[in-house]
Amino acid sequence: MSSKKPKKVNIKYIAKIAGVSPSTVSRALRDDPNANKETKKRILKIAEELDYYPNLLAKGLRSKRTKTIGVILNDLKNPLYYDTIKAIEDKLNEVDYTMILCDSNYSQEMERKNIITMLSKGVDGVILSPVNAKSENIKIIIENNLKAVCIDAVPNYKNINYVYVNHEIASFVATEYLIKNKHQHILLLNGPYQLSSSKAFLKGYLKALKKYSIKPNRALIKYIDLSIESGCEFFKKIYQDRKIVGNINFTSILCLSDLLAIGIYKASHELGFSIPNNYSVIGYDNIFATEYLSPPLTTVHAPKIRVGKYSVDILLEQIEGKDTEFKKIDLEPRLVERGSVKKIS
Amino acid sequence: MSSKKPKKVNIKYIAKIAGVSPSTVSRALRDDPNANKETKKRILKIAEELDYYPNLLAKGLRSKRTKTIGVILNDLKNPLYYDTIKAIEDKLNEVDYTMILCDSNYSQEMERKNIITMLSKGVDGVILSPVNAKSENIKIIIENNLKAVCIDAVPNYKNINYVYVNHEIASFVATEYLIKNKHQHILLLNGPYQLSSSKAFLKGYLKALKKYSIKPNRALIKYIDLSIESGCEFFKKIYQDRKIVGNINFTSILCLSDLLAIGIYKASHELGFSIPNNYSVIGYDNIFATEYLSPPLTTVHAPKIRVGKYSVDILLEQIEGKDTEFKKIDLEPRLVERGSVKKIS
DNA sequence: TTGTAAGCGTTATCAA
DNA sequence: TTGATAACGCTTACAA
Repeated sequence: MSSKKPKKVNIKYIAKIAGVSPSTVSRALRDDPNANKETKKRILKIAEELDYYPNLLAKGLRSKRTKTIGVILNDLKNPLYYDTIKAIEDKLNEVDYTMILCDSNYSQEMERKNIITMLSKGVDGVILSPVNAKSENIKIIIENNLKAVCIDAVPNYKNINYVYVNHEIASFVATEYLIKNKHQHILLLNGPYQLSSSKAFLKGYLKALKKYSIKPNRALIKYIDLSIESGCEFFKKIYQDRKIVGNINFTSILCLSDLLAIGIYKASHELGFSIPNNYSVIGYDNIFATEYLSPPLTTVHAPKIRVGKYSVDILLEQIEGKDTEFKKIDLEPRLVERGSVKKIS
Repeated sequence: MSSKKPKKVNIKYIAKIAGVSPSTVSRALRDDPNANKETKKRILKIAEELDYYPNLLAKGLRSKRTKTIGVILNDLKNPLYYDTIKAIEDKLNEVDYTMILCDSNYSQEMERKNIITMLSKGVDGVILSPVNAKSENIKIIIENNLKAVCIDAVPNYKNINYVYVNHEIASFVATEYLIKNKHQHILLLNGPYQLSSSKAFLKGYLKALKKYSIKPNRALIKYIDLSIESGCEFFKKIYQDRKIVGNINFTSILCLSDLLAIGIYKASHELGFSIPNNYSVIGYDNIFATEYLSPPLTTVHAPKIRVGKYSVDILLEQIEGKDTEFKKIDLEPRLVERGSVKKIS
């Protein structure tokens, strides 16, 4: 009876070649303690020779573990996430996990779809940058006992981990810095209104104004999309029509994202005004290349790499079942003084 | 006989509730033509109410299709890839595919591991930025009939698709531009020696020199790691010790990657020389933010978004079985004139 | 149009 | 220490 090589080498086939049962092969491959050392060695050698690789779908189906982590982001285009993604991938690599990467494009519906995909794919955990802190989608995660870490927002639910970079502190620090440089009228370029980050950012801004008894002005608080283009276009509009900001002579601009700050740089090139002489600009995130802009962008650094590392750490620990307590980590951003803010004398 | 809800809702359970067989449910869910419209509607409604989501592991195991694409890159840290990743993700989203993202860190061994993981996970196809065009790893892909598109290098195998941005043309165009601006001594900051891209890039550089009868000088051809730091450090060394470049008074620098170019910008800040007055710099890729540097970086634009789109298009077509012919796409980069190259008079 | 039953490649349980 | 067998949740002949 000849046993020809099947299209794909599997445990059954190895078993046949080795003259043992499939279970023995399975045990050998998994380095099960219930396995004779000699047979194990023999089987491993055969597997190697046959270029065997496991079918992880079958394995996952049976064992309920996939060694896969889902990463669901809001905006893959934002360089803010690059460092985090890289950090996640590096960590996962060390422990032989893989990453499924998704983008929700700030849409609740897509986020929902992405979460369900993760569930369907049987990932062991997810790292989620939620569209909204109150998102119903987070409930889906909790109800399905999916291990998860939220980044970028403090979720409105108790039973979930998060690693948060405190946006409120970020804008507070930035605003205070502007005030100390004698800026009284600060234009706040915030993200979209419904974004949790925007709310936190506004809070810190108002808090700082209050501390220094500066009356906030609604006309100076703007909500726009987070992109270079959006920042540039919006600023050009303001530049041309000061009514948009209630005819207030603001001297500085605080941006929720470095992308917006770069947008203002772009506008400055096109319109010919000077940063920081005409307008001081301060960003947030400290994304790639901001230090090489001219002038180098003063911004608030977000510890993006740590966000990725901690998230994976938390996830892995909980997957291993070592630690079931929910982790709430609050990371502090720090001001990076560079050249885009002018001291008013 | 009561039928209690299991931990996870599955087809069997829905079948029980609906009073039909599992196969009927399966057909309904898959929108199989062999399914009564009424029952289908009923089943869909029940599935919805029960918050059913499919087990994609089981589905994939059985049907040999996972609606998953693997993306294996060399260097997740390089911003070059993010436009491509975003484009891939967007396209995949449209057709309900998911992406597994891996980083090989320029290591053949990790690349091999990543490819085998993809095989194990049963992905329907991969997009690979190979460590090396001759990589044995590509053979693994071919032997296993894994549908694949190489990006970033023309693989040394016939039976594989690729979408290539022609690095040779890129460096040729850039070098020619420098020459036309009267630069005779051009320092080439290439990537690591074993990298296919480096080889192609060198070729174009030499070709352009030849065309204008400029004798190439080995001392002006350098191989270094692709990062801002590496570019900066290396240039600082040269600056301090001109012997490294054979004491040649080069006037311009051509970089395989914008990262290296930014490294030189960094060095210029630290050492206090001027771009382009002391040295002209030209990069490659046209990555994020290069246009906002000061001076704006003259570079060669790589159509990164198209790389992603085309790759997915090819993969999907071949997965659907519509087109089995191997696609070899050669994309032309184009020069983007900005401010980092000076015309020598 | 529907149901029965086998099977995808693993692992887990139990008995030998 | 090993093997037989069932099961994970789904799809797919085939039969009804």
